[in-house]
Amino acid sequence: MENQGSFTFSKAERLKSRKTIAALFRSGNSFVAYPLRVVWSVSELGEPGFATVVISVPKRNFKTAVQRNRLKRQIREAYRLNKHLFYEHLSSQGKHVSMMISYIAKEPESYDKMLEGIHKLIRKFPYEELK
RNA sequence: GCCACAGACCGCUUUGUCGCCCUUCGGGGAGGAAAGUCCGGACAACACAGAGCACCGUACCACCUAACGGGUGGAGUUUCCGAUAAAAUCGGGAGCCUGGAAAGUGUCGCAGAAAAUAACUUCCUGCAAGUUUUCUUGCGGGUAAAGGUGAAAACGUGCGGUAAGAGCGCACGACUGCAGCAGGCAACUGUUGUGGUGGAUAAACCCUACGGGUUGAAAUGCCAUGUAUACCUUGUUUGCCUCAACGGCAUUUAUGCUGCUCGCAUAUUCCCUUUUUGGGAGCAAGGGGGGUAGGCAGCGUUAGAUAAAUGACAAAGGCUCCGGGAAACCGGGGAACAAAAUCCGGCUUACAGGUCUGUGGCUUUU
Repeated sequence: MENQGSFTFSKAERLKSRKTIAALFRSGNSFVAYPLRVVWSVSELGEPGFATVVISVPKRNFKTAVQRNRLKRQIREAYRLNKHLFYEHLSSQGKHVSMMISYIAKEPESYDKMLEGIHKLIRKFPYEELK
């Protein structure tokens, strides 16, 4: 976890546990930063000041795997290049966050819209609730 | 050079910035369909005396193949085109779930008398009555030649024959069962003899032949985590030290630790009846069910992930479309179908644009 300050996005920062994801759906907090929707909760297990993230695109709106893969990769790039702004807030609170980012638009949007969504996400995140 | 058809192949390239997965630290990293999951295998687990029934699948022949419902070639059949005035015939293209309707059962709309043991109108005829040569009516019989209906009407044409008719008989022809001969590995074709004339439908039931144990990577094995246990099975033995209890030692059985041996660990306890046998509770192990639910192998092979890597952004070049221009060129736009999840052989479906080969046609030049 020594490179988390830079623009990497390795396995350690991906949310992989089925159990945690199920718990997110059951009791997570959520808000919308169009075209994205975020479900999150505080995690006691992870390293403080960082986050584990899963990105999803619903099959209902995008039928082919090629479309979904491209959207997921664009969201991932936008998050990867801007997550250091997010981490600044998290380390000031000393918490670790599990988070799911879903793409809720019906049509594929441009990469600029995704960037906008990620910035909105980081701005709107309710950091005061971490306490 | 252009167009059409058939077959094979390719599936934009390079650079920069920031990143991802695997790695033996050298390096490697989506497709022709990776797709649909429709067939066939490899492989794995479980099951398995033999035979029959049921169920499912396949269905002209030969070859290829690990195998196939796949491929190649051939046979049969239907249909279209060309040659010809037409038929026969010949050549070419396309289609065919292509075993059996002569084992049996069922079904066949409308029309038609009747759709499978055919008689409505005709035609011929017997009897009776009326009437009177030959007609009419009624009750019977014969007749599939004619009419009309239909997708289909009980082999076709001609002659004989007859009361009228009929494969009833004969000639020629069509189809077909059986037998022989010739050609072919075979399906089958040709031909001779002999028997027959039977509607369609098997994508209705059915019959025949051949094949099939079930499941399918969410299989399966292992490690970790970890718990209240219904129910079932097996084991819970014997002796010594000691007054006794506690405790200890040996032995036996079950299970685990490495497949075996040794060794070690856990349970080898209590109550009732008592001559013995036995019964009950507890404990241990296994089965079973519930709970927990992360990883490794499977998945090595020039990708090997596991909420799932193989990318994002930008620039240039090539391709192509639109507009402008005599041209060089300038400006703007577009780039398909679609992404591994154990592997392999096929099939099917989707696909912008391009390359090559062959065949046919048109045109230009020499």
